[in-house]
Amino acid sequence: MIRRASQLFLPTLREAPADAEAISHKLLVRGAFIRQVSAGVWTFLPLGWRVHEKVVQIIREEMDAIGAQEMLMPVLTPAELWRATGRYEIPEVFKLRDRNEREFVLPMTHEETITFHAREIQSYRDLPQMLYHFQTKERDEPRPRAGLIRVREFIMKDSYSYDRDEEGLDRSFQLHKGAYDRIFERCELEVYAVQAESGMMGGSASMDFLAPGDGSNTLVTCERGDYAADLEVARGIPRVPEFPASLDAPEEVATPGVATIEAVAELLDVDDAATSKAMPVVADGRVVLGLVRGDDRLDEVKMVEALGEAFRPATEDEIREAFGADPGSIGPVGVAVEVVADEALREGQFVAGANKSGHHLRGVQAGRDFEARFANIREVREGDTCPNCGGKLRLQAAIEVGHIFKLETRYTKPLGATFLDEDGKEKLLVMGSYGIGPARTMAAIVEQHHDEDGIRWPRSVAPYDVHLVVLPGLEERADEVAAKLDDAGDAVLLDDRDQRAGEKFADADLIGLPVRVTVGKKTLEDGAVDIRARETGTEERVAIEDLGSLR
RNA sequence: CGGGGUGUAGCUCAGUCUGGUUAGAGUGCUGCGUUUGGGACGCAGAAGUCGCCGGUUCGAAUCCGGCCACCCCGACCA
Repeated sequence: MIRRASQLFLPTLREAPADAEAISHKLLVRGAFIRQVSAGVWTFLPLGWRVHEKVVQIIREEMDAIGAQEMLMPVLTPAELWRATGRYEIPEVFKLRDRNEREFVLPMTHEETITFHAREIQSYRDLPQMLYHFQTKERDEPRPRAGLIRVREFIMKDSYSYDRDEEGLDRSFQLHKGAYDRIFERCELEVYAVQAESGMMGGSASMDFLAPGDGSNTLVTCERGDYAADLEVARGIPRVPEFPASLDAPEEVATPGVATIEAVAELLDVDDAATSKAMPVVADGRVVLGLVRGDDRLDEVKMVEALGEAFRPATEDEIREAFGADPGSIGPVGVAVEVVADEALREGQFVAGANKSGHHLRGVQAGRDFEARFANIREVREGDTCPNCGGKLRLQAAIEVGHIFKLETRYTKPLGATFLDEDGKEKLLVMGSYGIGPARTMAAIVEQHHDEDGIRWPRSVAPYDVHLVVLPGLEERADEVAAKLDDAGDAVLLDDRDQRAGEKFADADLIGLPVRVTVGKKTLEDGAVDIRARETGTEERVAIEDLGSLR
């Protein structure tokens, strides 16, 4: 196909909008791929929609390849389905009423609706089933940001599997994992599949697909490539502290006015990694002491996991009541509250608060001086060592481009989706759900494929194959070149606008098609064109008569 | 929801503190001419309810009050 730029709605911008921060946000807006309508609500302009649909088609092909069936479910959803699964109360759910006050949901995923249909599955003979659709999702996001990375409305490919049992679910899960790997590979996106939190989806296990880039997740990877995890569940091995000489029993030392770890470590002349930090919290009305090493931070997500429930920091009054001391002087020794200690504190003797204002204890040892439940509650830090190989761990921002869940019977139970198994017994369908965001994928690709001049689209998702730049007076030769490329099957963007060469080249760099062909006055002399690769900037001269597909 | 910031031409911004001709610049846009392989130049021109509502004042983009929108940080979250 041949598309003339002079007839396209292609309002490229010389400058990025003032409020853009992320690179993908700036370049996609400048290149006329997208425009913002409202906070977190975006229009795909013609060029951007072509990219989106390229990504969609790749996803579609890989989903079909694992035997999934495409369908389409509505956005408007009766609230009763969401009430049944208990998700109606989630604050991020968009809710509305019709003229008769009937309640509806604009869903963020379609578990309820698909399971409504799955009730038509009657027999084990009809299993397994894998169904998917591409549909608009709504999310009352508290803080949209960064262009396409965090939005309130977006199109998602979500698929759902139903199996007889755990084994079948595992098979469906692995099929999706494989399909996702192939999808991101075809998009030339560097992605790490990591174990993740299931959040509001529920279920037993989930895997996140994180693409390094300006996103809201933090990816932890080992320099040797054998470990990758989301920061919220990552395990790292902290450095070994320099312990002072061991003591037979804790020894109280006066630390007047000293409340921070740095100050304690300096006053007592010990490694801050040989101290402990007490983080008193209140969960379900009771005080619990979270204990991490002095140089570590308490990871709130892991703490919730360890406690099995949400918590909040204790107030100063609650601290004084439970520990009988000021917040800067509390510790695990001789207290009545439950102590949840980080694994890093299992071995060795540490400095801890004495539960006596202005005093600390040296030589405090877990098991001997206090009892604690050990858990992984520290936040992984840059420079920790890898739990697999001892290599250095690295932290980087990443975009979550896909997330797959083993939901088990989380939705089939409340919605009563059952089947009759071979043994004649009625059983609950075992379910999985698998999401991927084409727009986020698109943004992540830009994060990973760009330079100072603009985007460098991978061939697989580029909106057109060839950017054909025509310089004045060469219109007919350009038409000839375009026709030739079109015959060879390439999609051609023909820049026939009445602009200067410099502007056309700058726009070509910004828009970022993989190949640029220039028809200029030199062509009149030798009948050849310049072919330039966007990725490498290398240029070669090829006679028009020798031109074939440049894909 | 808490903290901070910004709303003036399509875009990027000055002007607001210290109220006072007809509200400005760059870029973009229109026309004419010269140019034409990396965002050219000249001339002429179009374009703004100064976010909205109210108040103070002889007079408000500017001061006061309220509201709205957008951005950033945090909380939350995929």
